[in-house]
Amino acid sequence: MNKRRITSKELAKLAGVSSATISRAFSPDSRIGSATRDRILSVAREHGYQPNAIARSLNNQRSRLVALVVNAIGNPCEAEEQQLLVHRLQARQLLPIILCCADHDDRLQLMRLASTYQVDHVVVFSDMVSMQDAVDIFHTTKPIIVSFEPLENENVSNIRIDGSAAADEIIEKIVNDGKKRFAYLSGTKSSWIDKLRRKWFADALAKRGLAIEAEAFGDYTYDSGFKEAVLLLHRSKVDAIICGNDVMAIGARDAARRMLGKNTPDDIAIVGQDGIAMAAWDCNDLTTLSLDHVAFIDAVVDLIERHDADLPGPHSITLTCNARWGSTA
Amino acid sequence: MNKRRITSKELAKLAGVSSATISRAFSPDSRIGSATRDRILSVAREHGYQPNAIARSLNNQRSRLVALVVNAIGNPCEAEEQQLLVHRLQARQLLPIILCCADHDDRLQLMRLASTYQVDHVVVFSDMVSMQDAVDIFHTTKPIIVSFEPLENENVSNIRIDGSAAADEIIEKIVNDGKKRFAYLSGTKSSWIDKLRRKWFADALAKRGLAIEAEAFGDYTYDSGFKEAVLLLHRSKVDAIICGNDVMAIGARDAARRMLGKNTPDDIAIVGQDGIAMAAWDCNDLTTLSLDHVAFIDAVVDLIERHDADLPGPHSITLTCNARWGSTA
DNA sequence: TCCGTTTGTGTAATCGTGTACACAATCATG
DNA sequence: CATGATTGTGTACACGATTACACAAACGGA
Repeated sequence: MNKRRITSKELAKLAGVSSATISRAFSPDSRIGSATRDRILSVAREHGYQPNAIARSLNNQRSRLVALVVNAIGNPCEAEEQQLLVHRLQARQLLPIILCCADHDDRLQLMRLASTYQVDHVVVFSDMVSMQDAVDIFHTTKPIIVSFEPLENENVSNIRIDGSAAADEIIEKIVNDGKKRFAYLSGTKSSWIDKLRRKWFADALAKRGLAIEAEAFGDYTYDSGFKEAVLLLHRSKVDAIICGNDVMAIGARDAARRMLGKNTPDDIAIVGQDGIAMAAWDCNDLTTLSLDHVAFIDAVVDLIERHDADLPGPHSITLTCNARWGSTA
Repeated sequence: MNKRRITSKELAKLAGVSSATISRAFSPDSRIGSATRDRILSVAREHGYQPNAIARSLNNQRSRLVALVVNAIGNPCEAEEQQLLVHRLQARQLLPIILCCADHDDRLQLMRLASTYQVDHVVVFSDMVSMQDAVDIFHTTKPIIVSFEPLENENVSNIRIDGSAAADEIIEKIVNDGKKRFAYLSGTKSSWIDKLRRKWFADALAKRGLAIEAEAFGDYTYDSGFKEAVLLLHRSKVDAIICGNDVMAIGARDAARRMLGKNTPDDIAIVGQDGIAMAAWDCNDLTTLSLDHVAFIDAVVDLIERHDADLPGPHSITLTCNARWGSTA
């Protein structure tokens, strides 16, 4: 109970070998007699010995830690991907360290802290940190950086997301349904990914001689979707709202119904983005521009593995989004 | 670009001092000349030097890592608490390592892996690992273990949750509304916390000469709530369903409405548990037995700090739940 | 002026592994 | 049987920081 963790040298004494042999017993491809190994492993089990990963990391120059830079854990718009990625990392004996940007005032300091732990990889989901900052902070330890935002840098691999075709499909349908006046409800004021998403829809509208008439900015939460939709619908007569993510879309839908008595899809069309599981729930049944989460995380893991294998140069993968049809548009 | 991280000895040479002095420059309460410190810090900034946390941890016997054992990241029933805790840990310069149990086949092996990283603390949110296993795996490194489940062990502090009064209030109201036949939809087949929650409601029913008539088991997800509610309502004539968490309650509500045309609260009463933000959304408006997340995480952080201060003995904190009234019961 | 205290710095050991190197023992081969 | 390859193990150092100890310089009080 509460005893100090046993060290390799102590175990060596117990097993009547040198500490080097202990180490070899735990390294799969070492020159060691199988009898010795079995004996050591059994003594180790008996005393609860496990090699100290901190010491091993120091020696190896390989921590097996991965930093995940995210906006928040709670928000479903990222959570499903986080869950998937964590699962895949764990299966590879990599441990994720979560860096939560949303309510941390000094995100750079947070990233610097993580970088002192010599993480092997960094995955940036968050659009609250600039990619350049991430590179500046982590480049000294040479991790891979996986991110949405393309950046010309030999250490940064990225995953491009293309939703233009799906946005076009969605706009096509809404326009065919007779809607003409579109609003865009952004998730953030200045993020790169948000601007990109907005452009997909703006382009699809422009193709049909239409434009985004009204605009609002939330923060990816239900409450902000609700509040901004109310303001939006009071100050302009739009009949379609494209939202920066699904959660805000649900908020906007509720606001339209509750505060203005407008129902989807007849009075107003509402579109989300992300394609989270909740969007498909019976009570929501959202039309949304959706990204295949599994494919996305496959891509991230793929990049990580390429980097682990020391393949040179940054890599880039492009994924395309699909429309998911619900009853809100 | 891509250059190796500079080491304390190298920086020492650049600054014309010994590596010990470098270390002192980065330790707030060291005997060091302020001129020397300033010079070192400036040279350090110039070369991007930061002390290596892995090496420091090895020396210190203190990693500043905290293992969070959770079921899943995505599921909102835990996500809000996780988010809060991560935020609080980061503010204390502690880094969270997430261990996700839900879809990992060998949870014990996962915990053993984390324990080799010499984490300072362990917080067990998950009800998928037995507390005894957690203690066995982590006791050698003497971390605090914070958990729901009380366990007689000098290393385990826990947080007791008492929802009996709130459950009583909720049952009172439902019974007053004329409902008589109750079902309980569990989140898991065998978890400690689930049995406790069930008991709160069972006791409140027993007090009024009633009992749980029908029972089903899901897995804390919307889909399982939906599916199990359908089966439940087909095989028994209950007019109230108490659910193991809010997400399943939303699923059950949707199932009742969509598959059987039964609406809340007139045809059927539905109650959730957790009090997640989504439960209060306009489209859900769930009646739920809710726990104050902030108070809960305050308690966790409190326990962690007591342990950091090396206060002896395990600690125990009890929190009580409240009823949150919505339109589903 | 002299001695005790404080201040600032360097030296060397330590934390717990992994591994290059050395060396003895065993084995294969002619 | 001689020789070279292979196998198994120990010794010693490296990884990059922290820190106990030693010591010189500066300082203060009598």
